[in-house]
Amino acid sequence: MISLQQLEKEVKPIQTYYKSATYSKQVVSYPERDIPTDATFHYKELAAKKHSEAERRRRLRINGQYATLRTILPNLVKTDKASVLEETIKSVRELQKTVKELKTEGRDRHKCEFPNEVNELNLSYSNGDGGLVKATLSCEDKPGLLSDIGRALSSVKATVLKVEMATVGGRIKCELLIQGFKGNEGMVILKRALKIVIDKPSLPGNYGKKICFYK
Amino acid sequence: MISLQQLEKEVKPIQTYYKSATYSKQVVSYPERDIPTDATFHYKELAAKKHSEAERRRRLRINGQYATLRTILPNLVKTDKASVLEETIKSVRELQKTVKELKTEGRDRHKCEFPNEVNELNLSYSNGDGGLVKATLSCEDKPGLLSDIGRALSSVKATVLKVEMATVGGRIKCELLIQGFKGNEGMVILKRALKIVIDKPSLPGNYGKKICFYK
DNA sequence: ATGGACACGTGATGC
DNA sequence: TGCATCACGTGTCCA
Repeated sequence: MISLQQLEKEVKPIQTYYKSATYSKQVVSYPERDIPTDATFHYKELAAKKHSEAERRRRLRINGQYATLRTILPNLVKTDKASVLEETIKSVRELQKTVKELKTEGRDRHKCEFPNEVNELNLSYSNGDGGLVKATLSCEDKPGLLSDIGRALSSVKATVLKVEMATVGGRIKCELLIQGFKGNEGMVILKRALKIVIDKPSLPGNYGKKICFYK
Repeated sequence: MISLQQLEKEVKPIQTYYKSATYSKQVVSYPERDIPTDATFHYKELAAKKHSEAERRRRLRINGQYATLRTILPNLVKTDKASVLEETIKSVRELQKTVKELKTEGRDRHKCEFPNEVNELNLSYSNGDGGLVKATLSCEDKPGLLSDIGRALSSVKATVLKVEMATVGGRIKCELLIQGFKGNEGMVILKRALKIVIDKPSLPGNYGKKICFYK
């Protein structure tokens, strides 16, 4: 195989041709991709053509990726290359954040599902409207617990929107979404009542022991 | 305002200068961005410089975004432009899929947390090893339910690994992860025992009614 | 007419 | 050496 450099030396006199403005203009504007058959053909031109075509393939590949990105990106208004990249970056960051949140939310929920080892009682406003209150409590599972909680709630004329409960190892965790308080004094009364409920010792030979599923 | 075309005609003799290889080389390698003050200055060169600098800013913007992508993409081995785009596409698709899965999973979990309106009892092998069995049941909440379930479990010498419970509107949903069966006959016995438990009518003036939180 | 966006060919660099 | 990638300036089209 003969090298391009050697060939270049042999055809050096012709260099003036392909360095001329005419040739350059021709190649730059509308490159002839067919192999020329006349006497002006030489191997350096072939190398340049190979080079430009390789570059063209590279551009094609990259532009293909841009096209792909344009299809998979939602909310893409400007299809500009820079805009595509910008929107891509925004999307990736947003998605990463969302995934992180959803995963930790799942983990938190999972964590939240297990009762605390020590008795726990928390009341907090869930959000502003309607006086919604979220109550979270952990205590030993024992007979009459649910009815005691129910009585505590009705003592403040509260309505329960949602209840979630989990029992593990003889202990219980309960989340209540409550509404209908008459002012803040209701919360105080409810808190005292619930506190008594969860701290009330279970009877000897207690029910809680009996329903402990774990050996 | 004088047009660039007109200016070009006036300074045509100088075209040979900025089209020369020397100038071209100089500009390509280390372009002088300061406005030249000598006699070689002319407006077409200014226009070309403006154009090239605008193009340079565009490249800079795009390359900056590539750099950003390189920083936020995990598992990026080749920092190649095409590779960056490829990895980006893969990441976006993967993240979108993950988000979708996590959201539907959350929805499914949420659905699963609410007790069924009709009594329900399902036993299924959770996975192959250790004879793990998942039991799902929905029934009316009533006094002694948990202890009844506990007794049913101990009757087949089963150990509970995990319990999840939800109570809504006086009904209860319970998921048990159980192990320790002696063969399949244990499952049959357990299923019968649980069936009796969940179908057992609550006593008159029942406990279940009392603990119904909803008005 | 002016700036933005794009494709192109080319020289340079690294493996 | 050849091959791939990159930055650059330029010509061209469009709003």
